[in-house]
Amino acid sequence: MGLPDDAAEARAQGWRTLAALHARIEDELERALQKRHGLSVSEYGVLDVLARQDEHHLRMNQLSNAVVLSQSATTRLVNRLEDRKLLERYLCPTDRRGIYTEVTKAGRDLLDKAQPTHDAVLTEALRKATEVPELAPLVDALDKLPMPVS
Amino acid sequence: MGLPDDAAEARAQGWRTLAALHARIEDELERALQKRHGLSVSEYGVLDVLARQDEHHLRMNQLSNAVVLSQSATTRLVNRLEDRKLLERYLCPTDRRGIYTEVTKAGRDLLDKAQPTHDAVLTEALRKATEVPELAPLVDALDKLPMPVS
DNA sequence: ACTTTACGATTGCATGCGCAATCATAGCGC
DNA sequence: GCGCTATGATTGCGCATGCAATCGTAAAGT
Repeated sequence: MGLPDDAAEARAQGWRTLAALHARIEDELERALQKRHGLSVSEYGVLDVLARQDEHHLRMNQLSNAVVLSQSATTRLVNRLEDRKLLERYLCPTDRRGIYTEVTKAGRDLLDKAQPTHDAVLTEALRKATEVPELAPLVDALDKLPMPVS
Repeated sequence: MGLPDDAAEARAQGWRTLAALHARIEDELERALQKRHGLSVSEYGVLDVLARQDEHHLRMNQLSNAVVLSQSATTRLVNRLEDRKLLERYLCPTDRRGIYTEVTKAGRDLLDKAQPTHDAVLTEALRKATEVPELAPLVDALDKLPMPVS
């Protein structure tokens, strides 16, 4: 029967597997999005998450939480996208500390073109992963994930 | 019944969930390892993968593949660890293009101290993740992963 | 043996990131 | 109304990363 160390080792092993899978797929997405649409994964993530909001806007804070980046990285990420006219900033009317970001028409158009690329690369990468025995269960779990609550 | 778009959207949703989970946990690991042992996640990964080899050494090439980093990043990562005397380089005797890396005693000792931290943080992070409904199945899948073939 | 090609690792360079400090606005206590 | 603290966002700075070019070694073709 397993000592606690065995359980820890099994978890660590699983984590290494997941981390490696994630890194490889993200690499592929990065290259494909960069090459075909001039977007990094982070930039795509911002446009995607903003477009999926009911109100189509988010505060910097919420945005950095959604893309899992630091506040400073988010500021600069938004700067780059704003410079490219893919999104716009505007002050929150009720709290002038807050700043909303919202995708522009151009941003929406670019996202619409990039989304098929993203999905195709992802689908293919996951399909390939399924062929590796120790990755298959992880990929299967992905498909069965429930939708987020909110 | 789902159009292809629905399937793609479901996959993308699952991927966002996985990517976010991965990013948050890696952040936690990074902070804990950095604070308590002066190691980044990448540095920990190198020591860990090297120590787990039967021969205790790996070529730069294999190493960059194992930690999923570019060759140049791996070179510099190994430089940093070598400067800190945590590992050593030596030429492959049969092919002088190849360079082996091997953990030193000091590297082994540091790894032994860092491993409990890594495992504890990981275990706690996964436990917390289990409490979030849409993450639970993913974490469950992790525990059930088969060991890698080699 | 000589050239050509391939492979493994390193270096120059530009860039995106996190941390800590800072600025601006809001809200609270008095 | 006036400080004091809290919150949201930005900026200065150092650093790790990827890409492309390069160097050194090996192997193959002739």
